[in-house]
Amino acid sequence: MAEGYDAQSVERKWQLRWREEGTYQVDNDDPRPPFYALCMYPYPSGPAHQGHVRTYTFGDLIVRHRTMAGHAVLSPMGFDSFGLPAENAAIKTGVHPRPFTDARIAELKASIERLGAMYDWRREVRSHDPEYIRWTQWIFLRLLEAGLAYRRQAPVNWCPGCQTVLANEQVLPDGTCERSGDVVVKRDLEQWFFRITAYADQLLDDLDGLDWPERVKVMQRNWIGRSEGAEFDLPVDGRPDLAVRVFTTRPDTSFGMTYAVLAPEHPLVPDLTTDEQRDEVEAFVARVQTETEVERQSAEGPLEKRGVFTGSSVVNPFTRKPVPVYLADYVLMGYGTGAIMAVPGEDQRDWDFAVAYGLPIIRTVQPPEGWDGEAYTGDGPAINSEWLDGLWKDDAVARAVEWLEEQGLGRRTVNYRLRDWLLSRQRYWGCPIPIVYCPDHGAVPVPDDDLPVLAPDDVEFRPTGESPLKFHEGFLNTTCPICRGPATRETDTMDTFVDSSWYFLRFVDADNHEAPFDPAMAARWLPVDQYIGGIEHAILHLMYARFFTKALSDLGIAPKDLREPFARLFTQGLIRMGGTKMSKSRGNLVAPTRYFDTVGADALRLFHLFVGPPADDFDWTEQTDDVIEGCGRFLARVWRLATGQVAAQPEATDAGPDDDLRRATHRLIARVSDEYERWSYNTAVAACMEFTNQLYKQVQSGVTGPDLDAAVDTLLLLLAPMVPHITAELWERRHGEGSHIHAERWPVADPALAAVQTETM
RNA sequence: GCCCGGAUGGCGGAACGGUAGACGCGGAGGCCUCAAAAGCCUUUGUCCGAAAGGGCGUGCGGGUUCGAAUCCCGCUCCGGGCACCA
Repeated sequence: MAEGYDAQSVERKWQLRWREEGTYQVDNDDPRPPFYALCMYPYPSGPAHQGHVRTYTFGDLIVRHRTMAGHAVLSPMGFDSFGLPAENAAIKTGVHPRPFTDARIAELKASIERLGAMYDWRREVRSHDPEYIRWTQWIFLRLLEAGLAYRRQAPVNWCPGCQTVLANEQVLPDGTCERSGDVVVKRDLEQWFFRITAYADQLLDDLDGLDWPERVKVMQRNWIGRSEGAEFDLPVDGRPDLAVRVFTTRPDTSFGMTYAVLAPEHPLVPDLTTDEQRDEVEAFVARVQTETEVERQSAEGPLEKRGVFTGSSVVNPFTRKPVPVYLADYVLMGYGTGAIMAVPGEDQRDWDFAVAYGLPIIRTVQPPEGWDGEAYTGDGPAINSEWLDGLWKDDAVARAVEWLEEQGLGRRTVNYRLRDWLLSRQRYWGCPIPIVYCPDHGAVPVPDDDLPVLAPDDVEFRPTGESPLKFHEGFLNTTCPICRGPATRETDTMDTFVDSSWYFLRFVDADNHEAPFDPAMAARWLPVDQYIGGIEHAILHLMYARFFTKALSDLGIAPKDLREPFARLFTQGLIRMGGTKMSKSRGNLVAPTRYFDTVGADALRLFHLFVGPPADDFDWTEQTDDVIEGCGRFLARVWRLATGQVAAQPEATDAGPDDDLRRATHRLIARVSDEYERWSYNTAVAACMEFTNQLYKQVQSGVTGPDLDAAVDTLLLLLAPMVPHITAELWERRHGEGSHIHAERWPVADPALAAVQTETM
């Protein structure tokens, strides 16, 4: 009786062998051309889920394929092991985040190994390792020295119930705290920032050179939000000492400014408020302050309630006429100058406000024939604008800016939506910010020799969620590095996005105790040739990592010419179930383990490759299990074919050398190789299935011999990166003990044989 | 509101201007078996037809082309991102 395909024993055997032999360990002095393949390192939340399986299947396929193509492939893995869930679990159960996290890591690692995904575990990085903390803090201090980290007052999300600050993602869409349900308010606290805005232009411009999905680039461009315009002063009527500076992208429409608006938080508000208006203004400002960010952003109430007149006027420098000054909640202090000139003729929001408050509307751009709308934002000749009349938009903008500069009133400026990165978190389970506060010397950096600053383990987690570091006397009290006098430590920790902004650099030199990494090693491996991860990181993680790479390059820590971390990015689609994203928090996970235990890891991998285009979302339905079983059936067919268990039909006659078979084999090589390059894995699988069906027919009709053997071997080679265990076992059975399919070279198609024969009609 | 995607059999999806529906799932029939499972084979867009064969078909309406799922214009619906950014 011939031996059937036993996925469990085959997979166990090869996983053990690969680990023992260190098959996918790669040294930094490997002579082969380097290739850096990287999957976004995961937050350890327990055993792998289908999203992990999908990512690591793609990643492992790349690693094995590039290795067969002759590259030294750097394939590291680590864990983004700081973060809230571990701390919330600690508050709930009393288990310290460290053992909790270490246990989750062990579970995740075990299931990654059962998938057969190969990594050089010697390079493993964990965010919460003291050595990694040390270098994260070291980098923070270098950024601080360079002026790229700084401290200032900033409004933060404050939960009155928990008496603590919340991260944005802890605030629910309705503006309440995810834990206590209290309404979150804004509070000003001293916070640490990274000056990412210093790189706004580079972050925008360098997107052009990246081989990234266009939609990710678009999201980043929108997030940076560069807009060109002008800033100029509006002198306050009757107050020669005061002026309001405004930003506009449409200086060409300035003759149509019929009022001005300030953000309620604008510092000039008290100066501009007249006594008659003071009560009304103060009531308005107080109300806006108590509003949550969400309420303010989503306010849809009548405009009459969203603004207030200050009593003052400013002079429109273009017309030299005074216009009234209002406050409105929709003008934001954080963008531009916190004050705008209002031009209702060419801005719909200004139009609505003008109508609500009975303010005049003057068109300064001629709308097209038959225009029956309100504000007209399109192009056209300027009107009612004295010396701008007749000029179209671009010329009018240029002329208006020129005039402002000639008159010394203003200048051309560029504004960004991008804000500096607030990195302070009032949390325990994160990388401590290495700063000491001295009564005499202020905020003093912890000296490099004293790094890492580690949070103590003997802390008490409070049900409120307040950071236990604030109450740990041993941690809190220290001495000033400058005067040796008594001082207190910074108790805030860093946003976990700081950890993930440089881990890909640590991987190249993870054992370095003298520096975060050797720039020469970074120069050898980086940029990452293929980065793989979820679309949910399209903005923040990828933007922050790009910023860190540029900053570290400028500081000489990373190679000078390393301006981008990830040359090529692939973002996979998400897995939906019942219409929503499959996730732990939604409780609709389908655990991979049950497939490992039945059809095997190879069949599950094949399913994820076959189900559809890798970039597309897919729905996990009742039909999915059948498809996965179908993938297992295909592998069993391959097994029978490659072990000689397919029988010739009784009436078949033995055939000689087969030219058609050789041609089909080379066409398959050409097709599958191309599909690997194009990430068209679903059709690559289909091609292999089709070929297998053909070979069955050949064998059943009596074909044997070297052409058939070559065809089967080729099929195994092409399948090897997708289904590594079964192909390794079959290869060894066909070629003898000690032969390794994953050490074989990727087959190359003979163009003469692969060419499709065509007839001219 | 603005900016991206997408829409093809019962289902997931193929087809980078040239035979629409590869491959798989599901369905139907057959072989093997005492029987079942597994496996193997055939078949499966839709309508008319016993068959041969023919008509119709890629969200809707136009257009370009010898030829359009594919390119262009105008819609509809679905998904995603950004949303008072001056």
